[in-house]
Parts: sequence; C-alpha cells; structure tokens
Amino acid sequence: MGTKQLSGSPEDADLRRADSLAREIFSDVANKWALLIIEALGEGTRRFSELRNEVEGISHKMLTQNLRMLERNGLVERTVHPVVPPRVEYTLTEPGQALRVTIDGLCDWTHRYLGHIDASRHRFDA
Amino acid sequence: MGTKQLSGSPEDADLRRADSLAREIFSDVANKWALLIIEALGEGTRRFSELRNEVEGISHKMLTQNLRMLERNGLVERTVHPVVPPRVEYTLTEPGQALRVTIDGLCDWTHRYLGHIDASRHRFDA
DNA sequence: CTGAATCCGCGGGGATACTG
DNA sequence: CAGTATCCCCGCGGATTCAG
Repeated sequence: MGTKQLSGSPEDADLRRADSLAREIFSDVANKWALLIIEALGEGTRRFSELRNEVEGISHKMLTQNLRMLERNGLVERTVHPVVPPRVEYTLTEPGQALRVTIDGLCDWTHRYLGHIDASRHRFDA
Repeated sequence: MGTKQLSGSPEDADLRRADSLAREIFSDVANKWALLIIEALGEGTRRFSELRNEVEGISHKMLTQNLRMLERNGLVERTVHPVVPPRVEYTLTEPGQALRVTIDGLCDWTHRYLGHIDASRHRFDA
C-alpha cells in the first residue's frame, strides 16, 4: 500500500501515522469472515441469527466479534429494537456499501477463474 | 457468495463441489499477507528478498508459505535462474493481474475512508 | 540468496454455560 | 434471540538452523 519514500522529516509523522492506520484497517478488513459478513449484508438488512445462518460455517463468537469490529470501524450500523424477544438488525453504512462493491469484484474474480485455478492446483500437486 | 438454493437433486453435486472450491479459494486469497504480496507484485517482477523488504512485517516463513500457495493456485509464476547465488523471481500471471485490480480497489477504498473510519473508531471507544 | 525443516509459545477460535 | 464470559486446545506463525 504505497505511501512513498519516508525520511526523518518533521511533519512526516502524520504520514506515518496515516500509513499505520491504513495497514490496521487493511488487516481488519482483509479477513475471510469480515468479507463474508459484508457480502451477506449486501443483500440487505439482516438480524444476528440470519447472518449466523447465511454466513456458512461461522461460529457464534466469530460473528459477534467481527460485527463489533465492523461496527467500530463504521462499516456496519447496529440497531436494537426494544422488544421481547430482542431484535437486533445490522445494515451496511455508506462506507460499508462502498467496500461491498470491491468485495463483489473479488467474488466475481473467484468464479471467473475457478476452473483456471482448479487446473493449476492439480498441475502443481504432481 | 451466493450459489442459490440447493436441493438433494441429482447433478447438484458438482454445483456443491464448485461452491466449496470457491470458498476454499476465497479463504486462500482473503488473507492479509496474500493480498499484500500480490499488491507488491503488481509493481512488477520481484525477487524473494525484495518482497521480503517491500511487504513490511512479513516473516521469512509466511512469505515462502504464501508464495507457494499463490503459485499452486496459478496466481504467481516462479522462475529460477540457475546462477550462484540463486536468483528466483516472482511475477503475477494473468489471473493474478486480474485479482490485483480488485485489490487496488480495496486499497483505494481504505485510503478514501481513512478519516471516516478513524473518526468512527474514536466515537465507538466511548 | 532461496528454501525446507524443526521447535515452541501465544492467541485465535470453538464449545459451553449464563444473563437480559 | 442477542450477547458476554470462561475454558481450553490446536495451529498459526516467529525464530532459528541446516542445505543447495
């Protein structure tokens, strides 16, 4: 993630801070579960239990954990309906929607090169 | 990653196989190091040691490990020059280049919403 | 320089139980 | 139903060593 050359300059400090922040965000977002959750939320607002079902294979813990993280970063909005039983809904914010677009690109890529990759794997395992 | 409804149908078998394969690929690719390596290779052919320096913070082990994985999936081509000392170069294949484009999108997204996210975090931590 | 292999600590992440 | 907390194990990943 190319920020240019860095020197010991005076106000390069904030450049470096921005850079480390970028890497931090990148690390948060560039992980399997976060991406799959956002992709699921791309379909529209979802409840906790719905996500649990739609994001196949995710554990209770990972779901809450990633949702908190996404909420903290402002990619997901969490709205609690004060009813019983509790009803909590998650939606993508505008930044979240924007991110979703690029994730869609990733999904498209995956499907486009599925065969390509599968072939390459078999070739490699020999 | 939406493959539609699945039933116990006859030839849905390969649909399910394709799906699990897609998830597998997705898991391979949707990880910090793999993405950063591909991003680095986007600049052009790189040697092992160059990648080691450019992908900041990656360990020797993680680099080789991810390079093997990327090579296996056919995203990266590895060419060995029979000289001493050894010279090994890595380049993106066409699928790798295609993937790089979407990763660039991810990087752009990160920088565009940097401030947005930073603000959201401070709000959340209260 | 590139890379495989080994050792090992720490934390990711699953399972379970418990609140509101 | 949604969320937190606890226990605990397995495996990721760093450091180091050896080979080509």
